[in-house]
Amino acid sequence: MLEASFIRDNLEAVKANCKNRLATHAEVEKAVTLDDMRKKLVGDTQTIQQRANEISQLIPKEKNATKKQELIVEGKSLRERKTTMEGEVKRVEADLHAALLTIPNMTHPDAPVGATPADNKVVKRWGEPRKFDFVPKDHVAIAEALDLVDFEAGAAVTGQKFYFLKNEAVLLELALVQFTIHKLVAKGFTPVITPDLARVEVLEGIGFMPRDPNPETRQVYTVADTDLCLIATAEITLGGMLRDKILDEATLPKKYVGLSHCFRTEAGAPGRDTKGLYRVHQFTKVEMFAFCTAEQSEAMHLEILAIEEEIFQGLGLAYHVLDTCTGDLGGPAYRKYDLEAWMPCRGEIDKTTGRPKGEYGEVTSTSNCTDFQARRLNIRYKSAGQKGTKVAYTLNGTAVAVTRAIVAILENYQQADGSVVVPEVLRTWAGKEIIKRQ
RNA sequence: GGAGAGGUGGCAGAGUGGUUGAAUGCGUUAGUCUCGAAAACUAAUUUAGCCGAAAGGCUAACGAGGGUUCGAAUCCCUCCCUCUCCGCCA
Repeated sequence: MLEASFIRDNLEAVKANCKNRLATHAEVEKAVTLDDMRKKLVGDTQTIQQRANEISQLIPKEKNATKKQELIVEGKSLRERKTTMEGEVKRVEADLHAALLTIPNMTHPDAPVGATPADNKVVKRWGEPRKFDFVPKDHVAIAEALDLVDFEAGAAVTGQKFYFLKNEAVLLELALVQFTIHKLVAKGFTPVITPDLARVEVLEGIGFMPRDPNPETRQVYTVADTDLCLIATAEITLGGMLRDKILDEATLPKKYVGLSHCFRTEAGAPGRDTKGLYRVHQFTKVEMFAFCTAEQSEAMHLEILAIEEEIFQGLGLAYHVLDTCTGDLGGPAYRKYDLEAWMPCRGEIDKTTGRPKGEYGEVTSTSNCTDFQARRLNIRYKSAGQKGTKVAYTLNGTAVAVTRAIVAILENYQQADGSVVVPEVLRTWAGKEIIKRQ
């Protein structure tokens, strides 16, 4: 959330930014108008309060009974006016709040301006897409042949796009979790296992819209008869973890690595990636999250990106890094880098060879959200010897989204005989070098 | 889930209707003293909003939200949380 006063002072820049970000429903003008109303009302209310305070101090000193009665009557009428006005203030504040939620964060000046994923800029490539001397199978076929995933049971028990992991897929998940968490702990991140549910206000603070009245576009599952949602990422719970806290600047940056399940309705993506593990309603994810100062945030962002790269280099998976364009940033991100790993069987089939062309598919994403999330969550920091507090900066990044990593591993590490080699870094944790069936 | 106790500033802990944003102690910071330090002494020490160039002023906040009252940390109601005991459970 941006501050109303910031919007007022930077009106044109905010409007231009909303346009770049395709935030067509952003209520920029309305927010400023409502903030003006709020200021006026608050000022008036305070003037009344001031007079009421004076009177209540005069009353016990007043000896004359008639005059005393007059003061009491005046105090009473002031209270009534104040109550009315406070009601108005509340209404205006609620409207202002709603308007502010529609306005996205500002954008890093170097982020590419553009409307579609095609405008994302490739800033780095690592590794070569693997060339196969046989026709590679996609991860669904591999998983089926090796009895690694049961989609049918997932559909029967829960619904479409749910699944059971089985056999070595389970070991792979646990290995990926171990590998990444141990790496992050070694880098000074505090490991956390978070709740898989969170309150609506926390979701909103992070930038989700759990109150979206339209179930066709709502991104998260809500739990009936409560104000809880299933989290779409541990970013929600990790960010919420320090809400309403005032941090000591000397302790920043605070770095956490969180493990959670993620639940996504995938509204707005109907029919896309219907097969397999690529787009599912539930998956396990290891997430990095950092709280820091404004000055530290860009370096922190690059640090998180470097760790994501290190993880995928460790897994031996070719990837490229995208600098996400304005239209694709979403609400809270000031700048966002995505890692897309090479998935040999993603995308179309080549008509002439009959082989899949392969595509890069998103496996991680890291965002610098500046103070956009922390302002709503009321997370601030204080420096020694300085008066007042500043709003903290928050950053997040995927260490590993397990299902997508499994897709990439199965497709990239498959062999002609149908077996799959376990990436070396995972072997200790998975307890195997190869996945095969007799 | 049931019974009881409780939630006040960085911490401890007073305060039960009227200049109490809040005693006192500890802590922290600055100053005095000292060659330096300790001790002692002096002073400062919450956050947010609004106004102001600034100095500063005003308003709000004693778990949260309502209510009573001219006036609430203090009285009433609802909710939340913590602790102890019991129940249930992994």
